[in-house]
Amino acid sequence: MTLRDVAKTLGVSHTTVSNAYNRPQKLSDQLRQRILDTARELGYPGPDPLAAGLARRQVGALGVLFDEDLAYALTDPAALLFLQGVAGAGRSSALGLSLLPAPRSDEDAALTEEAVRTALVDGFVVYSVRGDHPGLLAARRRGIPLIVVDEPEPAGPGDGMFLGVDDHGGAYAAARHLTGLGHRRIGILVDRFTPGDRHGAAGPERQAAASYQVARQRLAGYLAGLADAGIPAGSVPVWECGGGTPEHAGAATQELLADGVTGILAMTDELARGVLHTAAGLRVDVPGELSVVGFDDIPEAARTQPPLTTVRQPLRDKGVLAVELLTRPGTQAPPRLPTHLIVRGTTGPQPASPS
Amino acid sequence: MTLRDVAKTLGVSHTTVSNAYNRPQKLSDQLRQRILDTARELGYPGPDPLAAGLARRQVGALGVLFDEDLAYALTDPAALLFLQGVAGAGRSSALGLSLLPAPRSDEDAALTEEAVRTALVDGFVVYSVRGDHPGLLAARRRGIPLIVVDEPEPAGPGDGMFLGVDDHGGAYAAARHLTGLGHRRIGILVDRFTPGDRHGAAGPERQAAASYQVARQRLAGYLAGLADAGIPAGSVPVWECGGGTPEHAGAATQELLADGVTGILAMTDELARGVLHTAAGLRVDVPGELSVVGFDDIPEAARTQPPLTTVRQPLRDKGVLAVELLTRPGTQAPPRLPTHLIVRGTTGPQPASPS
DNA sequence: CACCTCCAGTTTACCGGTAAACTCGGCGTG
DNA sequence: CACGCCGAGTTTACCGGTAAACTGGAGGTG
Repeated sequence: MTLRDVAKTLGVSHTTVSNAYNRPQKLSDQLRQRILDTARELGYPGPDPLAAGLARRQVGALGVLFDEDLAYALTDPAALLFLQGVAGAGRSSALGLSLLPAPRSDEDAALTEEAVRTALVDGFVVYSVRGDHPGLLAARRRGIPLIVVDEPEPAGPGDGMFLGVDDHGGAYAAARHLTGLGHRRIGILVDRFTPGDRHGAAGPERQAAASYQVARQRLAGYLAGLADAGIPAGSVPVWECGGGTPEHAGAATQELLADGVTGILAMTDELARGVLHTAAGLRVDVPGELSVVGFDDIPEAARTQPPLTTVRQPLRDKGVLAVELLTRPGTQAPPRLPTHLIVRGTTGPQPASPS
Repeated sequence: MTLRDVAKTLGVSHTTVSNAYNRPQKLSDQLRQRILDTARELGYPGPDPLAAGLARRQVGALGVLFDEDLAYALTDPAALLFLQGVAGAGRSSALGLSLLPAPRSDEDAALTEEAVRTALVDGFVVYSVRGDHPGLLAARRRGIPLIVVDEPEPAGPGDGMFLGVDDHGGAYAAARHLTGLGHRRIGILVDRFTPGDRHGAAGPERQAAASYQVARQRLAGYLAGLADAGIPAGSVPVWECGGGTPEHAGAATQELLADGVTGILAMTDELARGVLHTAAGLRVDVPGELSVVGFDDIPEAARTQPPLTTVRQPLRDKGVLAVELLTRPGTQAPPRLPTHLIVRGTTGPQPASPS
């Protein structure tokens, strides 16, 4: 049952049937109704989107690529919020969203490439993936509009558009906030520097090996802030928390506390939540004995006990903007979106005497 | 730059180029390599997925339809878990996922229909939408494989496959659990009976008007369990909590407590979380003064304080199974998947003297 | 040595639409 | 009354592939 069958039944040209669906004003209402009715009787489901897309050279959908396995990405509040922005923006243009599987293991890389190569989309939104992500490379090869969000920053003009936030500035502000409160011994919690679930103390060589740019930027911002307060980068304990779930942050927190830390700069709110949870378990008072700063300002951050001091970035807006950049030709990407320190209840003055 | 251009450049037939990409064994490795190399030099991005899909009559993607606005669905833990299952199952078959916008308002219904009509997918997964959802109707018209999860149950054989869980049985078990502990005055919390954010006490007529089948089933299960313990349905306070966020559950909880209730059956874990939060704020001891049972067993349920007694349903498996049913022809849909009462820390014996 | 088989490609026939250019009768206008 | 224009359809030319059937030469077989 195709468009031409319907046309034949009615004795009109197939174009007229096509117009009945897509351009009502190109034929009389009467004929149009007759066509639509016959189509229904015949069980014709309407123009095949695939064929229409081919002829029209566009499909009305965007592909979204995550660094992680999809199931994992959907548990990350920040990624989710971003996705909500994308969905909201796409909605107003009746754009579909194709979530693309991302590689967990190396064997899966082939699957990802395949999926990206064959994805039926008009453009790609690449959300915070590492630079050598197989999906990213495959997406670039597609030669369709592409916007990279957060990282990796494009190396050349052929790499597509870019949208990022001021990670460095936000981290810097967070660090200055703590030093301004008198803290001198401050630890840094990182979700991950490289793919994988590695966790433990991360010395300078490990820090230098970081392949995730956002992690690099935030770390650099923290260290710059501390350095400006006279705290040398080499003396700052940095812990990597394999993957960044709150659970992983617990162990690191204990080590840092044992190390005499009075402030913790957590690179994500999820990590900060883990810190708070662990501190509560250890009966360490926040912010009396320990100050904590997160990053992202996910909705949950306002609901922790006490509410989390954090660095806000416009997660949802980032999603909206990414879609606009992708779909409205000529739109200019702004410089990095601003971040803001949001002071809530988890930061306070340096305790009088070292714990 | 098309497949034929590449073929012309090399002096081979276009089919051979196509084979170089899709059926390596149909030509010599040498020629294949030569083709792939030239293609790269020419900047040919590989076979157009749209054209390939048209010729092959399949696209390698599934559409997922939610009842709510997409952004909203992504905040619902149960929906998310289901989606993770779908994503995981799709992943192994290199299936893309198309999230389809759903209507928030009536004006958006047209958008939804359009999106569903033009979605480039091989099948639809319809997750718990009301029976007259415009997207559902549009999806059925597409004439491609379709599976409805949770609701609405198909009325006829042309309505596609169905996958549900034993909501009634789970709810019944939850009610019996409370009555078994001696509770007599028990309130029921419902997320919603009909689309919209209505909240407040829901009398019999409102209950009868419920358009969401899952809500109906669970309510019926609760009431049956209570009835079997000699508690007449008419005497049970039922509250609707517009949309089902934990916040909305708070007000209802206060009313129920004032009403002398010692047990609350919450239709979702999200609602139960709201109850616990409110009870804590009111310094009502759980389970000493108030027992609470949730439904779904989202991961968060095990982490509440105290851990939530709830009814488990296999959310993630439901997603996996839905995809399998859709993609493996001949697979038989099981009867409703089982639910299990998981007793944790929020339920205890009826307090000795009425509060 | 004639014949069958198999490999490596080629020919041909779609897949199901969209869009630009063209036709044709009726109507308002100078 | 001739002319240009407009609305309502039609003609024609793609869109960019895939797959089944076919060809021709090399190698194996009896």
